[in-house]
Amino acid sequence: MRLSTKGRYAVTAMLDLALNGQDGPVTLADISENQGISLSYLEQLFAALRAKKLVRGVRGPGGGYFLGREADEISIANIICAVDEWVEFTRCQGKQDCRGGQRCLTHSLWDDLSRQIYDFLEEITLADLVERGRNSDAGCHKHKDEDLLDEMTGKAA
Amino acid sequence: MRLSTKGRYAVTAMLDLALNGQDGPVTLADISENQGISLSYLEQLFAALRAKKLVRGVRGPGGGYFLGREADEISIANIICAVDEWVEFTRCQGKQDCRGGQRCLTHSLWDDLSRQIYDFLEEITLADLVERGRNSDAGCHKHKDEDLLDEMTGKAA
DNA sequence: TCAATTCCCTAGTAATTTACTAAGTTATAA
DNA sequence: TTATAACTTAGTAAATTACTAGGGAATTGA
Repeated sequence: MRLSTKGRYAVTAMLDLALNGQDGPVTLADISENQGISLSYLEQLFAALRAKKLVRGVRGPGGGYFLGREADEISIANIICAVDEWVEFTRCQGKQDCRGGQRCLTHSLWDDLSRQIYDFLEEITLADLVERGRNSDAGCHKHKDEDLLDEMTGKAA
Repeated sequence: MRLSTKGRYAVTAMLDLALNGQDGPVTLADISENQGISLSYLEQLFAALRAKKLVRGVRGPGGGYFLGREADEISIANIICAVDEWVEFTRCQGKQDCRGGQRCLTHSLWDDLSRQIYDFLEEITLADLVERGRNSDAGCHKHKDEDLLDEMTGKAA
C-alpha cells in the first residue's frame, strides 16, 4: 500500500470538514487557511474525493463542501485510496519463474501485509478521530515525542 | 507516516534475506535477481539498513548479507523507518495560531493516527511473515484480488 | 439582471523522490 | 594474486508532489 504526504493532506482536510461542517458547508479557502495547504492543490484533492463521493460540493456564495456521508461511514482507508490510487502492483501472473521461485513468495507475503494494513485503516473512521479529539484536551498540548522519535529511528536493538 | 514503494522494496529484500539466509550469507546479486530490483538500488537501500544495524555485510568471495539480529527482533516498522526517514513533520511548536486553532487540532489527530499505524507495524516481525509463508502454500496461488480491489477503490458507499 | 462567490476544470511547472546506471574502492576467500 | 562481493559516490531519467495560472459554470443576493 501507499501512505504519503498526499494522503496526509487529504485526511487532514477531511478532518477539518468533519470538525467544521456541522453548521453549513466549509469552503476550500477556509481549509486552505486553516491547514496551510494551497487552494489549488486542495481543489485537485477534492476532485478525487468528490469522484469517490466522499465529499459533496455546493456552489455559489455561502457554498462549500460537506462530507459525502456520515463521519462514521468514512474510513481513513477510503480517503487515502481516493487520492492515492492504491493499486496492487506486485502480482506475478502465475507464469514466469513462479513455481518455487522466491520472488512470488515474498511478493505474496508483502501482499498479505499490505492487506492487513488496509484492513487496519479501514477500521478507523473520521468519527473515531473526532471523538478522540473531544476526549483529549487536544487543542495544543505539547507532547513529548522525543521518545517516540528515538523508538522510531533505530536504537531499538 | 510514510509507506512507499521504497519501503516495500526494503521489506521484500529483508524477507528474502530471512528466507534464504539460513545457510550462509545472501548476496545482493541474488536478491536482485530473485526480486527484480536493480543491484545498485539494493546497495543504496542496504546502506541505510546497515546503518540501522538491521543487516550485517560480509565482504569477499562467499560473502553477502545476514540479518543484523533475529528475524523475530526485526519489525516492519524498523525496516520502513530505516529507508524512509520517517520524521514527524506536522508539529505546531505551541506558538503561532495555535490556541483554539483548527490546524493544531487536526495535526495532533493526524499525529495520533500516525503513531497508531507505527505501533501496528511495530508489532509485525519478519519472523511473523516467514511463519505465515510456511503455513499457507504461499508459493504461487492465484488469489482473486478483484473483490479486494473493488473494495479498496470505492463503491463502498 | 448583474455581480460576487465558490465550486469546478485544465494545463503547465518547480521541487522532490524514486529507481537506476556508471565507475569506482576496499576487504577477503581461494 | 585474483576473483568476489561488499561498500561508496556521482549523475540522471522518470515519476510524484505541490503548486501557479487562468479560466468556466452554478448559485446567491443586490
